Amino acid sequence: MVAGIQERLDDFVRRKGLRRTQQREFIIKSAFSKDEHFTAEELFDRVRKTNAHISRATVYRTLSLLVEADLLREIDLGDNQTTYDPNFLDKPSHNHLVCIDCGRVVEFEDAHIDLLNDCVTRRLGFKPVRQSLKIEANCEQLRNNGRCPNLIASRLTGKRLRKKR
Amino acid sequence: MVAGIQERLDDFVRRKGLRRTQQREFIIKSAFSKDEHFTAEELFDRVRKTNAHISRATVYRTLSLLVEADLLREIDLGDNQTTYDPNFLDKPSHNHLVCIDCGRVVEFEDAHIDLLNDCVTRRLGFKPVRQSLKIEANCEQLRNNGRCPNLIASRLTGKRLRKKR
DNA sequence: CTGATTGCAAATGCTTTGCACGCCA
DNA sequence: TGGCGTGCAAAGCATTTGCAATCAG
Repeated sequence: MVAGIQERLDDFVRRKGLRRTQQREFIIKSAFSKDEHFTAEELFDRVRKTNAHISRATVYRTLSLLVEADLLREIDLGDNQTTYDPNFLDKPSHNHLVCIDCGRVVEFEDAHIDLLNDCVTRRLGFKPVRQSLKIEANCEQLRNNGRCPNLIASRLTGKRLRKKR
Repeated sequence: MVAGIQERLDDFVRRKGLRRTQQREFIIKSAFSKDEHFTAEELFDRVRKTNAHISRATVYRTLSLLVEADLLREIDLGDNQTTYDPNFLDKPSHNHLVCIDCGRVVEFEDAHIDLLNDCVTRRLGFKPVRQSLKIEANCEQLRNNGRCPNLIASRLTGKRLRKKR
């Protein structure tokens, strides 16, 4: 679990007059136990595997809280459900590339992109708050070799392939 | 209506072995009658106002078709429903800025952004296909003057303010 | 104590689908 | 005529909500 989460959350909870509950603690631990993106349902499953007594509604409610506290970020991967990204604490301004061939999501940072977007935003008369860049792309290797290493990798790891419904 | 749509659509329809129907013609005319973004429900309403005999299902199905034909693009404005953008024919690679204060959506183009994203994508070993940048920002004028011209404008025009649900 | 939190099930809202009928090519 | 397209209502899915019971501070 990334250092500082508990503190930041306690802070948020105190400021908002909220309460520490076992359910919240547990859900938060699960959410930040890996650096993988997840949906509400996926987190619910993950939670259920080790703690059978947390309801789906509480998972949803806690996720909203974490987003509000800016510990978690909602991202849109184009599959008609909200995906949560726990990596913005480590990499505050990364972006996402989605491989059209296999659905694999690649995170990347680029200071130039940030800077440029910032300039464009100000030129338009706005103060930038948040930006999300999603790049959809084909894997070059699949194109050249007829095989997509990501696709193979995702088969091996059994990672869920994102798809439009 | 943007020139070339009918031709491109006819082409698509022919290639796919589909049919020209009154419903499709009508929905397409409605979709491209303004340069405003719209949701499926909004288009349905728009269509219903002038033609009472087109069903919601047909609107949804036709929208999918138009997206597949690359005449319409789906964009995510963060309000948990698909928004359709009819302006990609005119401006093939524009992006969106969403004003946090009033929900107003501003379209903008910037060749530098395109180029940079292209480079980044290739460096990662991918061939870029499509990119969507969404910038969320505050209106500087609201901050400085306590009044947001966009907010006022949107009140005047009665434009729907986008909001999280 | 007392209001925040939870669990459950029902409700919501957008979108898709099954099926019988109708219409384009 | 063959099947693609349509309309309708029902189904699906992710997500939210009302409410009574429970728990944290």
